[in-house]
Amino acid sequence: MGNFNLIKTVGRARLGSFSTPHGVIQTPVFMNVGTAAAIKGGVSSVDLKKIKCQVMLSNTYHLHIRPGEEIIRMLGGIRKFINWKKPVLTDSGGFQVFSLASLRDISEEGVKFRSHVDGAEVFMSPEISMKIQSSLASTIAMAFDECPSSVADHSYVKTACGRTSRWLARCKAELDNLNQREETLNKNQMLFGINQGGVYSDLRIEHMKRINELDLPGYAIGGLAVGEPNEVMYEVIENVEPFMPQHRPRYLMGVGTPVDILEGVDRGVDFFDCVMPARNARHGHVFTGNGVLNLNNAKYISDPRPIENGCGCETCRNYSRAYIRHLLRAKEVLALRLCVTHNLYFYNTLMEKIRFHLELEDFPAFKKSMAGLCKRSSD
RNA sequence: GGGGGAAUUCCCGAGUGGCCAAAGGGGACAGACUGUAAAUCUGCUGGCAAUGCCUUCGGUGGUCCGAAUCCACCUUCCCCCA
Repeated sequence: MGNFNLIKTVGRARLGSFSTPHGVIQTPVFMNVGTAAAIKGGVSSVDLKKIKCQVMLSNTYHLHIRPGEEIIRMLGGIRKFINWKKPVLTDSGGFQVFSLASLRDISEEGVKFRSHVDGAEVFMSPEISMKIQSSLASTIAMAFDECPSSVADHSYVKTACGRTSRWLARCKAELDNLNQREETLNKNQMLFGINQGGVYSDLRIEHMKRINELDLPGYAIGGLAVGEPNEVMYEVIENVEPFMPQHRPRYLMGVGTPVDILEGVDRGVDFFDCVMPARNARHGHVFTGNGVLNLNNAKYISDPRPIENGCGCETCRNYSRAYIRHLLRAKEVLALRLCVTHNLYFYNTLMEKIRFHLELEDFPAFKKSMAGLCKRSSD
């Protein structure tokens, strides 16, 4: 159902478009994370249009816990629920196997969690995750995988990869089945497979080859940016990329900083998502073309300038650093909204620029010019 | 006019002879954050030539080997009685 059109390549970097039943996604793309069916910090689906968002991401585990997928299904699926007409990608709950490590127990059948809300037992398996995602009726469903820790050893990761492969086959079988049912809201729901293998390129490649056989509409690289050094992450991407299908989108899960995204694009990645722009914004850290600003810092107390001169976001067009700093210090919720709005606009605009420079075929020069993006701004 | 209570570091506030440069909050200052248990978490908050020394618990003087802590007087504030 998803059709990836590879428009152009510049080195390994790819300019493309991905057609979905819910609209076309221009790639490379950054997907805006709304774990519990909302961007944290008070940015609504109406606001998402203003920040140039193409795809919103949401989370299976969190929506299963609250409000429950049945509620969302009854209300017409997640896109209707949040009033977002464009594509939505749902993460499978696989990341929670990692992030809620202290609250879970893994077996071949699936993963037993303790709900982070009330401690109740929650069981997730490939089939259950697919059922939930089918009820949510997202555009793209992610495979239920295991994301091992960055310090997991080779033999553990190998075992986890074997399990993740078997889980993927189960996910595919289950979703194929669900997509044929009469009551299914989105019978064209797509499944993206997830490559694992930790920091071990041999396992990554072996796993990638194996999951390729399922011929899925998209493939992700998961389990990176979980504590390993950046260079290791880049190297792993470089090593697996040649084994990923050319005619399918590649999604680097959970990444990353603006520089990580540029490096990812340069290594052939098409989709990204990350909590960083929203989370850091809530903590007063905002991104600009000249580097990062911590608006909590005393030096902005009477700074009349916008976060970034020339930025077209609603925040920069209307408010000063001094005002936002005041709102942050006064713990006004508006501060969060203004900072998150800016950061997501910054990320989505960065992707727009990346696509523009891929089109112009001067992406390498552009990437070089953006090297200071993650440094602390002296401005 | 008489009686009682209080004054602690930026603020609130604990401490009532040595383990006190002084708990705990707050604020201030700074840092972290990568498929979100995160509007969260961490550090720091007298000075210095710094495993020690100096200054600091309203002020001045005193007791004691040793005082934020005990005594005297003073200052300011609060309460009660006139």
